[in-house]
Amino acid sequence: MAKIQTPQPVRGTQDIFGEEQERFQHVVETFERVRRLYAFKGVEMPVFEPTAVFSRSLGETTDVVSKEMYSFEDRGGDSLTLRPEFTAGISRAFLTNGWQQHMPLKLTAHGPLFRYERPQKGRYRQFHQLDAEIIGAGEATADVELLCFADQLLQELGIADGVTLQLNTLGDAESRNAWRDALVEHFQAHRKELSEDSQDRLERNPLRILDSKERQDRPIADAAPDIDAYLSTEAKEFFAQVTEGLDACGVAWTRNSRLVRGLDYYRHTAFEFVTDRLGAQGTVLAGGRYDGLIETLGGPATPAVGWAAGIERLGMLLTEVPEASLELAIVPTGDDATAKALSVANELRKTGFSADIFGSGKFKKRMARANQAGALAAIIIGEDELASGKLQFKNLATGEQTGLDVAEITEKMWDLRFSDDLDDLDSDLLALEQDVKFSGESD
RNA sequence: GCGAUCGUAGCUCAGUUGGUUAGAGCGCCGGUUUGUGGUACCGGAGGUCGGGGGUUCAAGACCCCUCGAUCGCCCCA
Repeated sequence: MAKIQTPQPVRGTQDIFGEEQERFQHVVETFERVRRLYAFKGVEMPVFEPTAVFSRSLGETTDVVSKEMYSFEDRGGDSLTLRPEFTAGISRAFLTNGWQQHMPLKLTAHGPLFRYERPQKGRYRQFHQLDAEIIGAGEATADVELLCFADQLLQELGIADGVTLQLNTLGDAESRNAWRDALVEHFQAHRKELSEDSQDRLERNPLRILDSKERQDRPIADAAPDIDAYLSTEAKEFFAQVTEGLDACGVAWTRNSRLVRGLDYYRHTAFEFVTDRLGAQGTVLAGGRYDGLIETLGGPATPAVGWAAGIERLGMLLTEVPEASLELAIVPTGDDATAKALSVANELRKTGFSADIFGSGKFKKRMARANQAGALAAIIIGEDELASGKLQFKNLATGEQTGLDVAEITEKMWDLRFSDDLDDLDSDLLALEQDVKFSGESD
């Protein structure tokens, strides 16, 4: 029989396993914990939507829509698209489910997104994002709350160092249009000096010339007018409220007047948390206000703000990855003991302890693996233990070993776990004391 | 979509100007040690050299195509 060629994974997809998966999981779990602190509700969304959901809201001419979407016709002849982002789908859900009644609605989502792009470090065709949105809140406090959430998330992930929040305003629709006209005029005057890419951008998305990396574009982009001169008093006031709010909450930010957003629906606040540790994919979390979007989907004028963050990118930045922990390693030897191991494991698991059975390889190997799994203790079961009913319970940290029955083991494990928690509490207290001392000194 | 670099064992890599049977370390399995984590020593399994075509007496090395990875551009989280 001819050997069958194993199918290869699709380009730009990942099989996330081992430490990578721990990183991924830790990012998601931290996000889930922090979003509850900010009273955001979770939402599960479909992975595909009618193509119009994205083409309408992102803008037909954007690269995402014109060349990066996974669109296909289903068997009923409808054009569907694997979601390239969360915001448009959430906005659609907001309208089709009548979620207006819950406004202002604070939502989070996370999961896979799809874009047909050239894969690179931190860039995949199926990638994963965290997403947070506030729909139906036109006040600057919503922007501030969202940014505090983002800031705290990065803090708790331990990656806030080396990440800076860059902030800009695109003004309201009027301001933005006036600024845009001024920019077009400016760039038109220097058209010949611009790079080929930027001449093209001048037609499609003139704002994008501002953050061009092309060296020859820089002088022209740097000399371009800032939005500030074109801001209406309302827009100016709005931005001031955002920055004041951030200062009041102790969120560090820097103004980047060249920061623009790629998608058409953004208004007012635009922001990016940027690191220099990921090469060309330095943006780790980004978003802004999109007051115009819901209307483009046929809904009533509804203000909204949101952000998204790449889970893979956040995962790559983690310096401390929590280890997978196992509490009990059950090491049987002999057929009877192997059969017994399952029921012992079950009993312990039902009491709430994590347990795994190390039943293959020679005995020494089993112990080594139990140790490698990071188990707190090993339970050794052999002929003698089956006869006496007293299992060998070995504390893998101290090496001490005693014969105990299952009830005694659970008791012992509660103690072990409790003393672990106490240690954690101790170090927390210690850190707290130091904080207090420091703030005392600085006064 | 464009440019550049790279694909050799599960992983990280070596392999001279083309020349017999393609190597190392780590990992895996076994032994020294019939039931105790480490170390050391010994042994073993594992590769159609990403795939296809070509040049040559001879290709892992050279040429072409293709697939994939990486780094930029573009775009974007």
